Amino acid sequence: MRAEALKGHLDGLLLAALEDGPLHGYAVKEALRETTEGRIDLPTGTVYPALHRLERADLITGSWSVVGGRRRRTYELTAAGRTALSGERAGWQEFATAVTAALGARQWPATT
Amino acid sequence: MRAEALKGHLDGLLLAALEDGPLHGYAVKEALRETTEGRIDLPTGTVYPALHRLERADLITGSWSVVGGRRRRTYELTAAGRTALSGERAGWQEFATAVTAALGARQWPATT
DNA sequence: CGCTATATATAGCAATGCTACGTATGGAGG
DNA sequence: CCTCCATACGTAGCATTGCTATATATAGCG
Repeated sequence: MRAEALKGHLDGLLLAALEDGPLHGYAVKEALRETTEGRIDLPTGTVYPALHRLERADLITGSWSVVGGRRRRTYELTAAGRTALSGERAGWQEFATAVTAALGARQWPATT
Repeated sequence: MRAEALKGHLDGLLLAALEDGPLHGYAVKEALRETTEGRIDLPTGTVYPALHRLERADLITGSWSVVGGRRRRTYELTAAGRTALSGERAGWQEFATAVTAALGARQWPATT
């Protein structure tokens, strides 16, 4: 996967990962890797700053805890975060439609 | 359409626009606007530098002409450009599959 | 004669994700 | 015991990329 491809789409992915319940940063990274079958495997230097940005924007809220001797920051979506997620999804649909049309790639990838 | 969304996908779109035959820069911009029903309407400050970059990379070749008193630079795909286009398409499929899976947007946009 | 569409160009900017590094804990394997 | 790996978080600085703003020039319309 080309690195630059992700630009502008990361926030939506992170928000989506948190939709089904709170997760800490590392778990978000792992969740993303799993739901995409390894295709999106973000470096920690991408994930943590992005989560901080989302928290500053009040799209997620985080809280510290210690589990198994390791400290974690667990995040969950705010109301604004849910709204933003739905906007990101709509934006993605529109973007994907446009790019697909322009690329002339007439087949959508399998939904599996 | 969020501006940053396009990052990393522009080259493929430009190459695709040239697939069915040579076009000059302005025509590429117009073609893209039309095939995407106005969703992708690139500013000239995006199109021309991008075409220059593609030409420097030998993915397209350009030649000057004057039509109706206006000078044009008409571009066409090189063999390397066709290869690159097919790579861009494959990359897009993979990327789109991954993002769709991660976003949990289970519906693909209509192919219309 | 001014406005719009056509046609191209570039300098500088803003945003974004990545690279590379650093800190720390717990458990597995030698 | 000690090393290595996975877990868990963090930041500074960088590279890339497309956009904004601005500039030039011609043709045609009102």
